[in-house]
Amino acid sequence: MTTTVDRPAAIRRALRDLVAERGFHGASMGAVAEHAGVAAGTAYVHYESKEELVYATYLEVKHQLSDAVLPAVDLDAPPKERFVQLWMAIYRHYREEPARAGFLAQLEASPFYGEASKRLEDSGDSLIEEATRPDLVELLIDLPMDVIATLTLGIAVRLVAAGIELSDGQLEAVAEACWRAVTVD
Amino acid sequence: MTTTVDRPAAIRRALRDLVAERGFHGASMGAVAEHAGVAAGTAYVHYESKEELVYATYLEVKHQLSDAVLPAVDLDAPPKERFVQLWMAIYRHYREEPARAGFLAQLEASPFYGEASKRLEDSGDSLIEEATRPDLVELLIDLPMDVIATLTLGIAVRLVAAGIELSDGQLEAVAEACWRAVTVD
DNA sequence: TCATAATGAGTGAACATTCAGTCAATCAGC
DNA sequence: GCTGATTGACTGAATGTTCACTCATTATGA
Repeated sequence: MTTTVDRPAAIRRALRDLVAERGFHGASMGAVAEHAGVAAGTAYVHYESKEELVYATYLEVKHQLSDAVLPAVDLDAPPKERFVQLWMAIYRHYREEPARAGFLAQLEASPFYGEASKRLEDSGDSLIEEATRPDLVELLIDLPMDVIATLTLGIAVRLVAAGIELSDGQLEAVAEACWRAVTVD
Repeated sequence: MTTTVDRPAAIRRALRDLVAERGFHGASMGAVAEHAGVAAGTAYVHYESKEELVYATYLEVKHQLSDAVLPAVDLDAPPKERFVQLWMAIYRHYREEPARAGFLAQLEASPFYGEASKRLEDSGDSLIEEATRPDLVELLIDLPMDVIATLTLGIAVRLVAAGIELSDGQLEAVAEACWRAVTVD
């Protein structure tokens, strides 16, 4: 059995964990390499620069979210149920992997974000389009999609990143609150 | 007329602007000093370290918010109106000074936040308690105050920090959405 | 006159990045 | 199947730069 390690993945994971724990200024390439158990130069075999590593890590984290969340949503359920399922699945995904939430929250507030979201678009991340659908979208109030996302899914990331702990009941209450925010009856 | 400059204020402002524009890793003390029009050592006359400067800047930005927002809220208005006034005043304050929103959004996602919010508490920032009041609080759903804040006031900071532009009508729609989120009829 | 503010060259540490060289795995010719 | 050449991931010491911070000196204002 060959136990070849996926070093690029180890390096991305090290960056993600260090940024979540210490911030971008505390995640030097030296620290990242050490945390990943590789030599200082190894990251540069796989990534042109620290910035490229940051973008690659962002794409990975976002795709991991999509991969984990989509199967948890019953696409045949009625819109509101589907929304709550989606919101809860996102929250739970991040709660299980808080470093992903911490990394994301910091990157999305940073100047990296512009370029990062451009690359995410190019890479064809599909979470929102696939999980929402016209029957859900037609219930939403008339606001740009990024505002809707800030009012709903963005909340999940930030609650985990802030380390706020919630019971299952409170969780569902927040999911419902987000739904109330973006719909009117 | 003595035109003595408030250099500590110029230094805080320079840090705030540079962090908003380039992130914490792009706001070196050298750049901050240059941006403030002072020598490299001057910041250290007034602040023990970069970290202390960061905290002082955070407190200033938060207090500037309180000072600007409180007079804009009619404390005798009914709860929902008061909430919408508060939300809009916060949004407008940040929109006029986007660097404050950018700085705050990044700091609040960073590892500085724990210590920063501790210091804010010690400094007695009063915005939320003064502007909310029991008659408003009793209408809110039963969730921790930090969750309520994330669902409402946090949205304003992030919309400005993300550079999302909204018409007055859309703005009011977002304020109403936040109110719907944290209340039930 | 004196205390305090401001300066800016200087300091060592830490930074991102480079690169000559090691090594295991794959491949080509026999 | 065996041998030497080729490859590309990996290493870690070295590079030049930038960093946060210091301090002897000078300027300022009361």
